[in-house]
Amino acid sequence: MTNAATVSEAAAGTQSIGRAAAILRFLAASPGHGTALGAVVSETGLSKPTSRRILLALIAAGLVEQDPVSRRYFLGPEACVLGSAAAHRFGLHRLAFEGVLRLARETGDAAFFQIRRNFFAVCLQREDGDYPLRSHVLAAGDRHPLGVGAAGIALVAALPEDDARAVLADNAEIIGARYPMLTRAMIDDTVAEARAKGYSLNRGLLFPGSWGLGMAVRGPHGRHDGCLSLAAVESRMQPEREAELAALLAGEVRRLEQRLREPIHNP
Amino acid sequence: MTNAATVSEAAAGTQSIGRAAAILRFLAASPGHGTALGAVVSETGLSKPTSRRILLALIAAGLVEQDPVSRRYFLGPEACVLGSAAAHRFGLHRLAFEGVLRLARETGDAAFFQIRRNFFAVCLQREDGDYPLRSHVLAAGDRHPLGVGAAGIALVAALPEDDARAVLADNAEIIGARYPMLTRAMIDDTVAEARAKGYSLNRGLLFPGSWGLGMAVRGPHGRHDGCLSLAAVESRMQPEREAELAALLAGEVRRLEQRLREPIHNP
DNA sequence: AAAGCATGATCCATATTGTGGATCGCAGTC
DNA sequence: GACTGCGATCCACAATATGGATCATGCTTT
Repeated sequence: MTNAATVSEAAAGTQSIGRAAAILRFLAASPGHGTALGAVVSETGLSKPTSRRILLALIAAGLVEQDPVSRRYFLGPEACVLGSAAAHRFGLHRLAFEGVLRLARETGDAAFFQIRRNFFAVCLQREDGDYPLRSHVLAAGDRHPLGVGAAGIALVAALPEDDARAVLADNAEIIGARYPMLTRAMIDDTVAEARAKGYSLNRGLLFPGSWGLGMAVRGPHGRHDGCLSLAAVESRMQPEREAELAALLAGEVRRLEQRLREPIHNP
Repeated sequence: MTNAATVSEAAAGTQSIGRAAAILRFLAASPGHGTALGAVVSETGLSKPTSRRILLALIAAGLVEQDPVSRRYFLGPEACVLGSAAAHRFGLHRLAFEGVLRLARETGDAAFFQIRRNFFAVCLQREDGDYPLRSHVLAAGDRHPLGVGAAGIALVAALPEDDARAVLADNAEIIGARYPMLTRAMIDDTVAEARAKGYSLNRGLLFPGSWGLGMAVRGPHGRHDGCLSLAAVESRMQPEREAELAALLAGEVRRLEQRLREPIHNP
């Protein structure tokens, strides 16, 4: 019972549903040009016929589509509907949407909205600004363990000290395996810095030259933890601009938290 | 075996997935205060233990959440993630989002974005303006057969004549059963009017006093059919204001279609 | 307060359902 | 023209989901 997810949530009942969900997650994380059957097979560890059967079922349900010529699989329109309805409930994303757009426009760099999901941060939205040098380390749908990346750091830093320690301990194994360039000391330092400054700064730890700046959004209920962040090439996050970006980010976070406090989200 | 979940897509393989999808659709269509197990059972026709087992599996997958005290079920955060990724692929909603907001703000009434899904129009987004008299006939997640409501009419009117006839014929049964107040003649008249005017006007056919105005959005590929629409009380859609609203709607539709033509949606 | 009712959670023997090794089919490539 | 990689599909096997019946719980009734 060290960590769940990635190691499966086996257990209860109907497990084709769990498998289907895993496939959907994988499709969601894939870039725009679709996913091949083989990729699904090797990613999920399921057999080829099983993967295909599940995909067919998902297609019948409208949650997945298959391009008739390339034979690649995509998320389908029904997924769009689901997400839209869910977003309604999780008001955060709906409210954050415009803020992310504004951030991308005003800074010219890439802006993100991520939410916490178990021990991971999932990127729900990416918007690009018009500056031609862009970091493509993070895309919509990507999922990194808490503690990794600007958002992962900001989210950890926003937790009570004990919880933060627990989360990082739980994630240590995954991080060690998937991000060998990260040491626990680097993470702890960055978290400490984020606590002090009020925002996290990732100085190219994940990928050299790709810097990130993140600030957590805390809902009134404690849950609904989200994070706004920016990514840019190193030269665009030097101290003077860092301060400027942090101020913009702080402005959006404030606006968001204020709207979250308004009692009437769902008219 | 008369109907399963609105006619069913029975057939292929792994059918727990189809059932799960039906449950998800139902949850998506439910209002904000969650869904009781009993409602799921009676809606889907599944047995109580089966429904519960599927719900448990969906909970394990993060697609559903259960409120521990009320025992009601909601869409979970993972659904949000999925939808966000799918929306990326279906650029339409992403692009439409702001337009719907603007429409709601500028008109003061309720604005909607709907997409065509098989023979149905699904409401992906609803934004309310600040006018205190509002129509709550249509909510996000709702699904009406094509031919019903302002959007359903606009979408049919946007089809080639033959397809439109085919769709209406296919939907006649459902419409007859679920919307007894609608006659085929009324639908045909409204469609004809929409073809002539370039937008549809629903004069309270679904619900007395609740008027709607819709205009289809056609993507460059023919697919991606969406629809922007407005709903208001009857007094707010009299001829002079109707023209004004139609102009606003047309402006947003034009903007949207133009952005759809830009080749680079996914940077 | 106790009985009654409605709704959710759970058991467990049954058979329906999904499983995956092996096979076939189709492109693109050498 | 044979090869290779990948997707689609068969089919005997057994693991899996199924649902009638039962128990648990919270809320209303008199």
